[in-house]
Amino acid sequence: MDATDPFETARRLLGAHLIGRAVTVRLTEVEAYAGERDPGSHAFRGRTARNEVMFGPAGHLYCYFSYGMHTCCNYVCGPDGEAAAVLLRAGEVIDGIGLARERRHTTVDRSLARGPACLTQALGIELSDKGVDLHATGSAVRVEWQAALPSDVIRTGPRVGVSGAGGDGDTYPWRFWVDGDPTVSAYRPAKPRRRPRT
DNA sequence: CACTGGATCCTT
DNA sequence: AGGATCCAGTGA
Repeated sequence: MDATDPFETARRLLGAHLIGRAVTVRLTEVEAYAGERDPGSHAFRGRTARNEVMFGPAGHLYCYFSYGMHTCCNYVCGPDGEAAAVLLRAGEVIDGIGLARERRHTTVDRSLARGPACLTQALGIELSDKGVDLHATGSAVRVEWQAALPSDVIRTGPRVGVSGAGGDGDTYPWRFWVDGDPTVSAYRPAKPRRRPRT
């Protein structure tokens, strides 16, 4: 499909299948990142070695390492040359659940892929998977589109953990999730950069 | 080169 | 509320 617009792509990714290393999830929560004009995006300050994949063609995987221990991943959107992407935040494990439990060291099934770093770990995705083509048959990580979800089951809200440059917090409703789904991650407000003086 | 902060998660 | 823990961006 045409993955030019990160917002439309985010909606289409809900319900789609993300296939990792012997584990598959049905995506239930994502966030859109608009690229160089978006203060919350890794591409806000332009092209670098790390975010180069975001500037490439749509349908590739952008992953990054965070907080010393976590890897998260994104679906890169187009057009080629623009750094839009969709952060894959949560999903329901629909295949390989035993392996997912081992990787996550938990038996709470709703939490196996609840949160972007958990999702990545459950699927066995590594930082070195950055750049793989998510629609090529031989790739270690793939996306299979499903029927678009009706708009009335898609809810939107502010993004998690993103502190916008224009002030305190991110006010754009660029987070999308499946209404009522137990695998959607808990909302946490962005941490302020500096401790606010009370 | 050194310094700093992060699209998080888990435990207290 | 805080700690784990390392990569990448920034500035000298």
